[in-house]
Amino acid sequence: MGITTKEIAKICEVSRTTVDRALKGRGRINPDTKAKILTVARERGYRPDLLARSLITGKTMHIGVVVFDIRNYYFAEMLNSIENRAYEKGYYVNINLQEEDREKEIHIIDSMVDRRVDGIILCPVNKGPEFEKYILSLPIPVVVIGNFISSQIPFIGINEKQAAYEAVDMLLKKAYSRIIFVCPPLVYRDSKNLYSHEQRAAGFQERINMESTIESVLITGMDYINILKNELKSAAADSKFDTLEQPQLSNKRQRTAVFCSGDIYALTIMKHLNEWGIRVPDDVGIMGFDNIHILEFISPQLSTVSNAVESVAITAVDNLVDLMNNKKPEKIKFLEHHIIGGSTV
Amino acid sequence: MGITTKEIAKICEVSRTTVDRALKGRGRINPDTKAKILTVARERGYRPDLLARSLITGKTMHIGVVVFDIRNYYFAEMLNSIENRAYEKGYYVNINLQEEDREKEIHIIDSMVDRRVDGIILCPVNKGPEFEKYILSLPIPVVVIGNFISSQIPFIGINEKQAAYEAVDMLLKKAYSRIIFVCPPLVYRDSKNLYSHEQRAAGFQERINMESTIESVLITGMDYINILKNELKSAAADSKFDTLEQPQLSNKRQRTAVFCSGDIYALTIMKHLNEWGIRVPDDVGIMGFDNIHILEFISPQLSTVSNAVESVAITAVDNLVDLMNNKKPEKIKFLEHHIIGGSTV
DNA sequence: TTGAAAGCGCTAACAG
DNA sequence: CTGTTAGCGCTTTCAA
Repeated sequence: MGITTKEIAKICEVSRTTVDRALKGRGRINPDTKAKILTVARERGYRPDLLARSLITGKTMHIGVVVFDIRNYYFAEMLNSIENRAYEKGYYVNINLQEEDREKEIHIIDSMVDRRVDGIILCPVNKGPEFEKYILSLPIPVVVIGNFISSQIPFIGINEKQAAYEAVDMLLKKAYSRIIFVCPPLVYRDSKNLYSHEQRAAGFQERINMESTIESVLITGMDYINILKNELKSAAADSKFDTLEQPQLSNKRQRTAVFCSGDIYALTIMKHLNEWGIRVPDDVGIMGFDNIHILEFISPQLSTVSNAVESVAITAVDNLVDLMNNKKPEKIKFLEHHIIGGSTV
Repeated sequence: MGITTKEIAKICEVSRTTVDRALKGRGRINPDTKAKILTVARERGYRPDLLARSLITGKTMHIGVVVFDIRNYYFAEMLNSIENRAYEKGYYVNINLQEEDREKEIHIIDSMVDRRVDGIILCPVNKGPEFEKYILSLPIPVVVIGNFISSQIPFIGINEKQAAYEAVDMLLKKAYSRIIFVCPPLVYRDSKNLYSHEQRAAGFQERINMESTIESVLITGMDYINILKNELKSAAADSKFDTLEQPQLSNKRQRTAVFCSGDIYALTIMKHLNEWGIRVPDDVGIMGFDNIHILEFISPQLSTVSNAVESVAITAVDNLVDLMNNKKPEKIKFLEHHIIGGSTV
């Protein structure tokens, strides 16, 4: 491509070592030769070959990011913040999408190692002790976001279970008497890392179990829209009936809220509710999880749980850089979550 | 890190060339030695150092992607599709966000060249002959998306002007008699590459100019919401008046449509319209541009223009790979756009 | 203040 | 079928 230190050395009639010293500005060097070298370098547009440098230093200043896909707004925001932070710290990012494919995830990680990234930020689809062993065997540090693997591998996230618990608590305070929890098919929990959704489901369950009078439903599956439809039709009817006949009681009897393990579920459901003529929050309350940015365009304003994406991203980069420099940050870092009021419950 | 070919060679008591042959599976080699080498390689977990390989081959199999930011859904979708396509073709992607910062853009491109990416996909914020010269001087190919630079630099996109023209045409067919075009501050057109928005504005203008009875307004600025508010208040009043008093004429007189140079503008405006009590499309029509995925969650369904993000991404990768292999694709490639009906006009 | 030499891990041309 | 040699562009002792 361009000119090399070797050629500059030849032109200036000095050794490559001297050229290096001039370029780096360190070590003793005659000001005149230095000036000459720098002039030649500038004139000829010298640019260091970072590949060659990395081969020696053992550092590429690249971090790899592996996530599901970035049409998923949560990951788009995550990647955006990761890139910003990494850039600030002098690192570049390699992105690969594993698309919830376990094999592909391994292949990508291996290839990142081969490409000599200095560390990896991973939202894993794999799980279990074997995968844990695999990650621990890698020659570079990995920090995990989103889905937990093991306490041996640094994890950054929020306390999902606690957050879900609090969300349900809030719904109960709002006098909902029937709570439907919607999340992805947990039947795949053995073959996919569904940690975050499992935790949310657990938080929901834990809080629900404390109540004896609250009816609860767990919908977990591809067909959640249809299942929900059946669940809700009666509820809406009841609610409307109440409103007409016994307005005082309408807030007490059979008020249903749908709590979704992810804003996208909530939005999809809201769209259908709209089609079905079920009003939010009058007929049924709805609550999401993640607080993705697109909510700002949706009305009514979705009640949700803030997932601290940006802080997770920043902390992930910071902790990874620490690890790459042999500092040991905390293994598990829970960042603050917040319940976002909204107007759908 | 792991074991090297040199060490394998020593263990197997052969030369590194032989090890290479075994590993690559090419060239004549004794099946036994080959088997032995492969066994050792597997046992010791040999992995090639791609850095070292790249240093020799001159190819890193990486492509750089430079866009504004990926909280912008258009770019998130673009990057997603670029990564998918690149991965299919055996390339990896380096992502950098230039955040509409002209200096940063140059710095990023320079650094990508230093890092020896094989080519770059760029949505430029810079423009003009100097920048064109800079891009052409790079030792690697660049393909441009979104904002045009010059006919010398490969560009992939849709015919924005034509698409805007058709969109306005459609609005006119729907009997709108007043069309407001909203786009980002074109006052920055000298310091920023606003090509796509300028083209859309031009298409709008061209079609409008063909009509003598159509009123048109161009709103371009940060404060577009307030400006629009004033423009619309009267319109809504008129329209409502019509509906009440002269229903037959309501489709004819002063029907206003807001055509936005980007779906995000349209969504932001819709949100405000909602707050102002102005109904869409009854009181005012609204049309976006881009057809970003989040529209699927918005109701009413936004009328918009499909921007062919995925095909642009795919074509960009394909053309870049062609360029890297010294094939010369077309300099300018317009992909098909579509007007998406929706229910907001 | 400067330079020689060695080497990062791999590839490739050529010779045997 | 196998090995030798040279080198990618840079960094880093160590010696002068």
